[in-house]
Amino acid sequence: MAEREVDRSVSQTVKAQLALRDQILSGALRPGERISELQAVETTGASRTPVRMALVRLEEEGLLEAIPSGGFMVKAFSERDISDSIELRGTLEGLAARFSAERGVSARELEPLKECLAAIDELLRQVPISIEAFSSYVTLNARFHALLTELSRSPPLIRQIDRASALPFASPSGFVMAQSALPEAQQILIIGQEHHRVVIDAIENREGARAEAVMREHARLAVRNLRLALRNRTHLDLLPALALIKTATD
Amino acid sequence: MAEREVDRSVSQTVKAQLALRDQILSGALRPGERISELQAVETTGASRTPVRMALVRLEEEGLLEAIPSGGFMVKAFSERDISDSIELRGTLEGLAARFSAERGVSARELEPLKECLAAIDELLRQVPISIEAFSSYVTLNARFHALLTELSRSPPLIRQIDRASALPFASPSGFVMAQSALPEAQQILIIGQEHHRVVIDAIENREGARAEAVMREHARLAVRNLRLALRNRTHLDLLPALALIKTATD
DNA sequence: TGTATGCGTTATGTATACATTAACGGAGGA
DNA sequence: TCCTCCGTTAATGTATACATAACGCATACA
Repeated sequence: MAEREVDRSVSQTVKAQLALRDQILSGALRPGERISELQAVETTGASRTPVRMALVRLEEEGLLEAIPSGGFMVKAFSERDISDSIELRGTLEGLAARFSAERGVSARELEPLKECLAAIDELLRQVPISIEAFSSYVTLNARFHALLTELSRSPPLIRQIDRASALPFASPSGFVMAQSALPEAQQILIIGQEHHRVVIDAIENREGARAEAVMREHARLAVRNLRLALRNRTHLDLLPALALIKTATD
Repeated sequence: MAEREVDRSVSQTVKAQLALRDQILSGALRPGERISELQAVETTGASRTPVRMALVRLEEEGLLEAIPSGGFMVKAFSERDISDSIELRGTLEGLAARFSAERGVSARELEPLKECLAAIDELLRQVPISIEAFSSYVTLNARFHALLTELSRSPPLIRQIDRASALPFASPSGFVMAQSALPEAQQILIIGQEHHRVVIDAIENREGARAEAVMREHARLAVRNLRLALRNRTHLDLLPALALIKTATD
């Protein structure tokens, strides 16, 4: 193995996977572009075997696409693909909310959710909201959704939601940052927060159908969000994930 | 590479993946059991690299679980995991049906669905249904569901449904065979067929909500189906996929 | 007798060499 | 001038050698 510098703190496979995902999401690799294994070996510092394992994982994750003749390319998504992914995720989260409501959740379990809610409320009190506050919002929102998913106590469902969330743009909060300068942004955040509140309420009162419905609506809000973001491309640099959208739709 | 016998008609990776999946689903490898790479190399005939790629894919597919200290083991599922998976799939198929209805589908596209329907009708005319007819039913039913999924024209959704279907027991028809000798079986098949009919009708009339609702109901029928199968374990040999259920729940 | 430690074996993680196939380019003919 | 075919090249698919870490067993000590 000789003189190669090896970082033994994490496995080479994980290192390669993270590095490659970063390259894809940052736009360093453009959609449709073929990923060269040798190039990946050089940029990630791992050897071909772990790189290949990382490529397989990223394919399963949906970021890459296998080329029939061999190798992988960065997957390209249409606007429709993305809005469908958002709705898909909303549907799954709706099911999770329903499960939580129907199966019962203790007050103690809802506590962290409510803390999240309060923290977001605090952020939204700023008008207009700062870019730093936006960044915190995205983190808190992601945390809220993750906690909500966990509440369902359904490993298969949690797993599937995680997979659906792997595509970064499928995240309801994913596009918010792209429009921080827009007046509609604040409104959308406030409405989203109301959705969060209603979901908690519905789960507390064991209203499964209501919990599910509001999560779906929440996703539709995110789709509106997406449309807004696409109509205001000037802020695109704020959301590198958008790099995955087919250039044809630009 | 010497004297190893190599079948070049398919890639070694695919060959290994199919062989290993077969071993898992047939119950040759028991849930919770660690999969030895060397052993897999011997049973599949591929070398370690393709075997490892196959293992990674099967892990992403949900059939295997990574062991923190290294390697993989066959995943074990509880009864709850399985019924959740069925409901999950039903929810996704419900969304697909909704998309199909809302986005419009031509009569020509519905043709193959209707043919499937008619073929199943023909099978169900037998009372009691034979084991061969059951087998045909399973195939036709899987085809119907696949066609229905395709109608949504939503690649992300289709992809997700495929992933959800990878777990064989998540298939609505998966448990039917386990109870071919039960009188309830025929009834369940007939009700399921009615669901199929209603979905087509709803899509034709662009009733998205109705199409979605009936697919969900269809999944709940499959859950009932599962309960029935679990209460009649004598027919388990007919459905090796059930081998994935944790022995603890036996 | 039970527990702890150390060594040996075995399996996985990693790297690289080899084989094969697909793609690209050049040359020759129509 | 364009098309086709062949050869070269570069990439992926496959196999295996090597390194490392984990597990188990045996032995010794408490």
